[in-house]
Amino acid sequence: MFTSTQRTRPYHHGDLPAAILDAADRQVAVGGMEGLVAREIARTAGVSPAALYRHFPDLEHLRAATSRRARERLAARMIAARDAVHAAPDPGVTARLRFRAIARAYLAFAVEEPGRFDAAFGRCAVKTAGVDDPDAWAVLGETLDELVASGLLDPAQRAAAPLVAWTSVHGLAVLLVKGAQPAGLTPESAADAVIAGIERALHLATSMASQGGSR
Amino acid sequence: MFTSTQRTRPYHHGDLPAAILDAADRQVAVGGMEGLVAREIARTAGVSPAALYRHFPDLEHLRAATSRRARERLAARMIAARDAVHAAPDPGVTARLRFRAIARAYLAFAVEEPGRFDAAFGRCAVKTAGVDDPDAWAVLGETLDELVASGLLDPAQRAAAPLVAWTSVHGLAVLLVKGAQPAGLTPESAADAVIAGIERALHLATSMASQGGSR
DNA sequence: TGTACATCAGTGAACGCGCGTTCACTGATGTAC
DNA sequence: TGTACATCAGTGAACGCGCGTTCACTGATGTAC
Repeated sequence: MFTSTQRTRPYHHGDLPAAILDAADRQVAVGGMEGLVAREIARTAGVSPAALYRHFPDLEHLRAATSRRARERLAARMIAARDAVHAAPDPGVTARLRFRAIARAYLAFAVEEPGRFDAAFGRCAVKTAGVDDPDAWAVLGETLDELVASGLLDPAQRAAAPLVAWTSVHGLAVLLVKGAQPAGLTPESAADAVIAGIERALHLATSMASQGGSR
Repeated sequence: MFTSTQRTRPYHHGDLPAAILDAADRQVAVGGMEGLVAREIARTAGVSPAALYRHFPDLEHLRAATSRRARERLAARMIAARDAVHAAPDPGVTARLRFRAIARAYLAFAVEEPGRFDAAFGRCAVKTAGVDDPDAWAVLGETLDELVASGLLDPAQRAAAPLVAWTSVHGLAVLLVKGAQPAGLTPESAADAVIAGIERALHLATSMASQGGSR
């Protein structure tokens, strides 16, 4: 199991910024971005409301930081799933299983943590400085590079591939979070259908198409 | 141009339910579901806040009705785009162009009316009675049926096809609304890439794959 | 080692605000006779 | 045709609430000498 960031310095009590972010993270986990409320964060962190303003200029910046943290959690989960796939003799098999693993991790995150999923992609009026670490988009890119390296993905398809893959998986995630998948399909079979569709869209070789359909 | 519903009775002034929904619709067009505020709707409709409660039990039901209206607008736009494609001699060509047309209409709606797009799919705590009319999902289904009838879509793919198509298009729509498409891609080229991907995912014949890429 | 002082994280009370909703009411409309 | 009455859409003022944010303050911490 991974946590999204490792702090090198010991957690010496009084690290209020971290406590605030933790409280905010737990809060969006329950109620999505909508459920992020300044006074309640202060309450959870055991601090007066005004203390927040010592570390964040306003709620909008705290929202942005919390959104990023949610995305980083998602990315960490994708990385963990990818790394749980052990290298097979055939690098193509490995690359393909890793691709499927990150797609399923993305969907699992959305379904199991709808509040954080909402926070990860919800509207933010403000941008955080710096970049996500880890970054889900980068994880996808690395996995696609592995597919190219193993010869399964045509380099000519590489440029559009992240778009094709991400839109499908994200679209399905949204559908599943709304609990609105079409009648007669389980989330698992929907995931199978969409992932198979992506592999066809990417022109991956079909020899393994029916393998690894279950988790 | 279509409007989502036709009222048979003359609009005799005092049809407040319709005026409320119109005001709500204009309000979400500006600020998304977040921007839907009871008192402002009353203001826009030229009525006291309490008057709303004569026609809707609470704001949540009004939200649900407004969400549905936004989805119906989307569906109407898809239908208009589909019907603007005139029948070609080859029914397969027609079906394919119509499929592309509804996909592009969906994306155009999201980009041009982000507020209504948000409202269409935003969280609602409550369900409206009855079904969308017109219904975007049904429009997609009809178009896929046309692809099957013309022989372009394998009937065996028909069951999973709406899921594959919708998830991709919706995912891209979300990405475009956030203004977050990957560097170096215009919305149009992103749409081309994703629609081409869907056609490959659906195993449509490739003879026309490079045709109709522009609007 | 001990004192004076600057720094600044956190307090607690209060602010003004706009919200959704309620309530007793008014006044127009339509129907019964 | 005219009057009495029921209905009910809409009024206007008020409610209690929780929100984000502010402000003068307190009190602990760390540094200079």
